[in-house]
Amino acid sequence: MSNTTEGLTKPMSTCADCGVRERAICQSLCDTDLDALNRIGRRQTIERGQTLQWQGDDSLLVGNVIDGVLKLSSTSTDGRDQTLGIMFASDFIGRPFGKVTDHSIVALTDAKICTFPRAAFDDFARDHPDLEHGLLQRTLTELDRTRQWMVLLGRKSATERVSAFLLEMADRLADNDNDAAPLRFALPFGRQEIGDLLGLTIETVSRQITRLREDGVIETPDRRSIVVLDRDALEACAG
Amino acid sequence: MSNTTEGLTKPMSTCADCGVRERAICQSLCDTDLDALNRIGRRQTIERGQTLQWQGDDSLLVGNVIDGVLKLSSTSTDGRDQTLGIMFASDFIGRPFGKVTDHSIVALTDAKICTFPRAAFDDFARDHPDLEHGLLQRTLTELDRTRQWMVLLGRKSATERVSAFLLEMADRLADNDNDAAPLRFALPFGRQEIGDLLGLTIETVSRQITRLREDGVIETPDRRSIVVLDRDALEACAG
DNA sequence: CGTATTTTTGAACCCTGTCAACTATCGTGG
DNA sequence: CCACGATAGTTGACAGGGTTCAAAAATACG
Repeated sequence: MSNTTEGLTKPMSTCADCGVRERAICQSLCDTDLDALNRIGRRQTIERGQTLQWQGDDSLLVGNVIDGVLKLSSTSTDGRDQTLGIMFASDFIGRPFGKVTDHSIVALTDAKICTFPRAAFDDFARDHPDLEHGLLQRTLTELDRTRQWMVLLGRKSATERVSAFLLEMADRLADNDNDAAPLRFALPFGRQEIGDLLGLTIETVSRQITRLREDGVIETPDRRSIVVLDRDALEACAG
Repeated sequence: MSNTTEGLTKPMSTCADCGVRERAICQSLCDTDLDALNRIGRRQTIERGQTLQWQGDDSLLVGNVIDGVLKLSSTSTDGRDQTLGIMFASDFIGRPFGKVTDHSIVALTDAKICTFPRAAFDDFARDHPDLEHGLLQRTLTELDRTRQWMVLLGRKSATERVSAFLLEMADRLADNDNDAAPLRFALPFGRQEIGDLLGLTIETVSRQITRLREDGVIETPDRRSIVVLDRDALEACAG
């Protein structure tokens, strides 16, 4: 169906044309419920580098990532930073059913998100078991992923961490229309951000990437691009 | 009410006398629903050291911890072990709504648990939104806790890790009937298990504990007991 | 009381962090 | 289009915290 109401711009975008309509938690809702949810939310764009939510702040917002990449991060009093997770399109962000969020949410790229006041969302979710079920599924998956990351942080060497990181990014970011072609992707991270993610310093990350390049495992066409030349070798490095 | 059917032992214990009845996810269920849930579950005891679920196995069981302490752990191919979480009485274990569990569940002490076949539990939960809500709350809390632990694994020194660990155990295990009295508790862990939890070797853990004792921050009456003499100092060490 | 297990202690080593300097890249304005 | 400064990334030297390997000490267990 083409959009016949073109020109009649509404204050809030409709869910119908939402890029993540079929993948975000909203997928479980019928049109009526979706409309009701839409009425308590709003779309917003945030710029790269902008902080959506500060660590320790009251949890006032939750929402869906429509486009772009965000990170969750925790900074200790002395300035050490640890990234806790990366959120992509269709992922759910924020802490429902809780007063505070003890991590920051920062945009790594320009991003589009669809946000809801937490209290209103909580109420809505309580009335819609299918939505809560979707949220539970997502939370369980995120917990699985986070636990996997703990193994990396607790037990892996710098080489293993960087290799595992590149492999995960290859899976999540590469547009592998062709299996035979070398994996190529643009990281939404600078070196420091990779370090924060892997629990390493920027220098160590840089050295590991240099070494992988010198060994012919990857290429780095520009600062943020990676081409995986030898996936097997990379997997071997990831342990 | 006293138990008037004493002697008529049923094959399955009732929920009425369950020690975690008010704290586990079952708390949201009315008597009728509780009875229905009870009918698909069973109580079992497991011995210290026993593995309830192996990493990579099909997720066939979920359940509540009634008594004792269990750990979730992940072992990489080369034998390195990382503990992913510690489960106490009233905690929920297992991976509902998913085919596999990619961590092991091991009893650190003799334990009592109340288990359900996963598929049957999943179905039951889908029909009981309040139960799913409780499960969601728990999962969100566990995710918060796990993310906090990531900071420890990614960014903290050995001293900070051991101190933070002892403080958390003090909060979870000490029977502090008296605020002024020094915190005292018995760890359900050996040194190796502490290492697996903190991403350190057994030797490093041992040295850190020795140092804390020499500095007069703690005492170690026996292998597994800890007395916190100077909580402020311990908090300072934890960063 | 002897053996197995756990914990502690010691010494050498090495990976990663730290500090510093250098290089490359990006963006801006002349 | 180039010059310039600002930002990001790389490289080198060095030190230190934690691991590794080895052995002794303490504790648990039969």
